[in-house]
Amino acid sequence: MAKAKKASVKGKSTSYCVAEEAGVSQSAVSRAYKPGGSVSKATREKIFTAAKKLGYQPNAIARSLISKRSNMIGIVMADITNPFYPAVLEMFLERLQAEGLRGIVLMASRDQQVDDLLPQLLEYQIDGLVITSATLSTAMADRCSSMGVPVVLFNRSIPDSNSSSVCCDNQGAARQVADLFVKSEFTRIAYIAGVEETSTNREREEGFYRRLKNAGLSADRAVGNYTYEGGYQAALDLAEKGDYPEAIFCANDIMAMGAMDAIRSRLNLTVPDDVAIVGFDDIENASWPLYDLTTVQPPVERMVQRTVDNLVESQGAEGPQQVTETLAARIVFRGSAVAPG
Amino acid sequence: MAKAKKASVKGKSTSYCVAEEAGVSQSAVSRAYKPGGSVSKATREKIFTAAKKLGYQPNAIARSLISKRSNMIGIVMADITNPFYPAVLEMFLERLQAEGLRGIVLMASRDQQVDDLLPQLLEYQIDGLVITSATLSTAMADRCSSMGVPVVLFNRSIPDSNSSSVCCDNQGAARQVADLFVKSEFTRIAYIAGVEETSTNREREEGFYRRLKNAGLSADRAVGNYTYEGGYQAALDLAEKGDYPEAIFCANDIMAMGAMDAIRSRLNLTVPDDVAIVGFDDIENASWPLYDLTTVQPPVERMVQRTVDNLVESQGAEGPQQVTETLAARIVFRGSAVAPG
DNA sequence: TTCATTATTGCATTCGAAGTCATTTGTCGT
DNA sequence: ACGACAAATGACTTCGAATGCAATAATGAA
Repeated sequence: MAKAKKASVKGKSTSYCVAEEAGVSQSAVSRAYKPGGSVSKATREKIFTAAKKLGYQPNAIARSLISKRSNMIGIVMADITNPFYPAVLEMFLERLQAEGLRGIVLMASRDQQVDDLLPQLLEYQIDGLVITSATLSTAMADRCSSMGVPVVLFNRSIPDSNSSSVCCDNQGAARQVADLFVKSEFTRIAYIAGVEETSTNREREEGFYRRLKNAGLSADRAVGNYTYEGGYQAALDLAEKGDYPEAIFCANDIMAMGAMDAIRSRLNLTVPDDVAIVGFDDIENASWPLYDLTTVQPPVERMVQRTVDNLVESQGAEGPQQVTETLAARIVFRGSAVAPG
Repeated sequence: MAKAKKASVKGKSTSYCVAEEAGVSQSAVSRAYKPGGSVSKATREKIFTAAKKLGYQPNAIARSLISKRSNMIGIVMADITNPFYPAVLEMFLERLQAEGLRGIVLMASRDQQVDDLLPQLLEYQIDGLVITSATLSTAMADRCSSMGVPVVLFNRSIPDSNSSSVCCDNQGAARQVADLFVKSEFTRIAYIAGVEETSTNREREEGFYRRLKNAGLSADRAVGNYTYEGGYQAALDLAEKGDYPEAIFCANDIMAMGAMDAIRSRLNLTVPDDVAIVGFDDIENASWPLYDLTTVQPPVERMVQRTVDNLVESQGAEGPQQVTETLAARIVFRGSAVAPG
């Protein structure tokens, strides 16, 4: 029985169609598309001509089934209101492109959702998983690991979890900010915290306070939950505790902007003369002239690169490659807090 | 020969493994997972128990191959620097979730890239394609159409292209803005344009100028290319043409913010008293107190809904369902331009 | 020219789930 | 208790590309 059929009305032609058109076997077509496949130059030419004529597209689904590699990487995102994350997502998709991988994105609003929705991603036999701005239950991490799906946490770390992680050195960066304040001889200092349970906030807070304490200083504190409104309100809250701080470290840029707006328009103080402000993330609008925000710049490009590298390396490997990488961040000096000396 | 194997080391168990464990056939397992499948309650129970024990996950890749529906929708995005688009992306992913579909996202920086990268998406047998903030060559649109992949353009339209589109009524909205300026009895009016070749800019510009012309007015013009810096510079450029405008309509919010910052900090004018400003998109930070931007709010939620609906409806259908939907937008009044009367 | 290599090629099988079809089991009515 | 009919089940084939293996053609060495 002839297996080959003419191109159907739907226009979806298969490798068999192409094989028939080119007068070769289906195997030849398959090999023609495989780099370094064993085909003569002449047949490869014939095949590509036939393929173009029929508008043939290899079927990635069929290929994935037999080769057991889907070339798809799952990306879990949340908190899209912080422009930092869309920017990160863009970089991920670009890097994945470059590696010949496709990104299949999952947005989760609540952490619980991640666990609920992840199975849907796993059904698609993804070759790896990146988790950003969200957490993964240990149970789920184990499940991924047992399915042979490597997981990399981006910018957060979960001790003992079955996953690698790539972070920026939150503690170190926060220490640099503390140093800056100390050297500037500020004594009334405050911290505006992000969402309290997140590892990023804990690390930034800890690094900051520790270094201040070493210098014999303490700091006021308000919580802004990583949102603009939160930062705005936190800046106002700080006013109720007596003399206003001379310097504020905000756990991210959005809150810093909220705080700055509140300080200028509601408290009628100036930045940086009355209050110095430092943020974290170096998002796009941190450089807008009205904000001109001095902030911590995580090495996002490299973090993304390392994350993708890690996933790619884990592909062939058998055992899980649990690695935690921490990359240094640096302060970008702009107008909202000036370098001392 | 026994086809079933014990769960492999990799932990990936198949429907055969489950079948063996439950003492039924593979067909039964498949049916157990299909809503309304013909299985008795008892066997379904047995199967699910076995499945849980083995950690079985149906393989979506295999299912897609035989059923010819991948349940994946391609989403092409660009211009992620405008926060409008991440917000749109999030909504899309959520709506698709709700329909049991997965989104596979492609970021393109240049328009050309879309044509280059799209074949990679098509290999994955996507069931549909959404194009946002980017354009698709007619050739590519035809190719999708011939492969039976429905395409919906989100917030842009390409006449004669083989695709549906869902837009907001850019012209109508621009007319409303013109009306607002006319009723406010402004006479010195300006328009800050986005990227000139985009359909959004053309429509907004045309609607705005037409209505002004009807009222016997004209308007100054500068180009901001849809960026903050562009808007900032454009606002300064307008100062060189004589008396500064009393009212400016910016083709998007980011430019409006740039313009506002330039007007306040460089030209020392006030908003809205010296200059009224209206933007377009109603992005998150438009409502930040310092901007408090009066702007056009497109019905994004409904646009996304209609786009997804369109794709879903096109699934079963044979012929292409070319539809162009235009949804009305409304002005959100805030402080940067007040309602007349 | 002849045999040993190496480069091409095709056949047949495989991946994992879904669906067709035929068979078996179960339920009722009489 | 028997036939009629519906529900439940399993054997087998299918989707489209990849690949091991065997067969063949091309090349080179002697």
